[in-house]
Amino acid sequence: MSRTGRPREFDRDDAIRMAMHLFWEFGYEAISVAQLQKELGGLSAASFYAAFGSKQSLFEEAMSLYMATCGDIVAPLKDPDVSPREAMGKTLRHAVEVQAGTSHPKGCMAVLAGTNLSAKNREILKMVERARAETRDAIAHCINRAVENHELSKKIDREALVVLFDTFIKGIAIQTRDGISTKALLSSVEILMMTWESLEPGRT
Amino acid sequence: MSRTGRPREFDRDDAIRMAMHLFWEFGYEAISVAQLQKELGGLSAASFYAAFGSKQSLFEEAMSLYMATCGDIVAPLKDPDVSPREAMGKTLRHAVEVQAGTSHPKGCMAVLAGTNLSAKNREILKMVERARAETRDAIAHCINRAVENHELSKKIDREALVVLFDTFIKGIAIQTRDGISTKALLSSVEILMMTWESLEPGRT
DNA sequence: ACACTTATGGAGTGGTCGCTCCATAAGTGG
DNA sequence: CCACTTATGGAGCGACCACTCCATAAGTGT
Repeated sequence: MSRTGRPREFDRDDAIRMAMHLFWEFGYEAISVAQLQKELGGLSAASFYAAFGSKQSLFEEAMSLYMATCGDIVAPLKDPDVSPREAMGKTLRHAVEVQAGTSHPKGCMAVLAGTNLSAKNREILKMVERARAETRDAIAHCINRAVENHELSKKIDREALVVLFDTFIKGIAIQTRDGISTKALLSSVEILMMTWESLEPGRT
Repeated sequence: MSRTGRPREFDRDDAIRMAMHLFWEFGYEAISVAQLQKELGGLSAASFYAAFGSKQSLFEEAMSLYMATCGDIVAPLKDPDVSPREAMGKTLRHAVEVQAGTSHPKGCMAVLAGTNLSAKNREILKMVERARAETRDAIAHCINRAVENHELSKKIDREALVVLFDTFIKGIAIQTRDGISTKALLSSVEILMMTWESLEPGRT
């Protein structure tokens, strides 16, 4: 059954992609609905609200798109066919490459888009916190797998190791914003991954 | 010579300290002048602008206060009487303890207060970027000193090591906001500092 | 041709934004 | 007591905030 009613004059998915970029670059509150209307193709306010409901629910859709695309750098961590160590290295390098990429704003949307929120936008805060927790959980899953597979010593402090990698990943967002080069970040990833080797069984 | 004119009815320094906390917690744009007036002791708009000039210059003073107090965690890095390795460990642990502290908002003001800015507030962006650069420069100074003192191998990629520690430090801000415990963060610092040992001369 | 559904442009909502003006208050030195 | 200086409360500025209303346009099925 085909849709009835007057057809929409813009591509809704394209608009969400553009909105994602704007929220990503400026953050939720710093980009106004008027600017969104303009950048999304010169929509009228009526069209905007008919299509997306509210600024908040547009953000929700943009955040979902982000997690489904750029946010999937943690995918290797959950892939049982990749060794935990290789998965972690891959994810860290991916994180650098995606966040330093030039086809979109720098940094991680989950870290940057909902940082400065006034009290009325608690819902947005919850959304980005949930997104950041996904990364943390994926890292924890990877570390657990490594210990269970005897690829990391049983003596290690799992939580500390998770926090180490997670903290580094989240710091990348700030670093790419500050202009730190992809090359330097990738080199620092290599040093960080040496830590993994030093925690392999029978090393200490 | 004593000041003339009607005396101010509030303590300007106290007010700046409170403003620092508010900017730190919510970010520059998310805290309004009306809220600042209220929290700074119920000032009228006239009093606010007479005392501070503008929202932007109040932020500037708050940022200076932050750098002079909480931001001085990098002090050990510049202290020639502390070994580079000890200085780095100290700074990392300090960073965790300060940012997870309970007498003020969580995280690092330089990372968190100027993240989501609309185009008109470029000046604020520059201020926080400058503050973040100070940390990076202090780390670089420490690493250089370590290499020159033969406390780190000459073969290391200095820039990569600087970026490693700097990225971790900046990630702490996000982690404390997400409720990661001081204990877990301190443990991850210990693992990170093991990296330093592995790069000491004659280790590879 | 007609009802039905959905999208659109334009005008306008109350509220908040950072900031200013002005008369008055409360201190100082002569 | 009187100038002089600075601070204060209150009223109000234009601009923007997210959002809504409504008449009309542009498709559908019958």
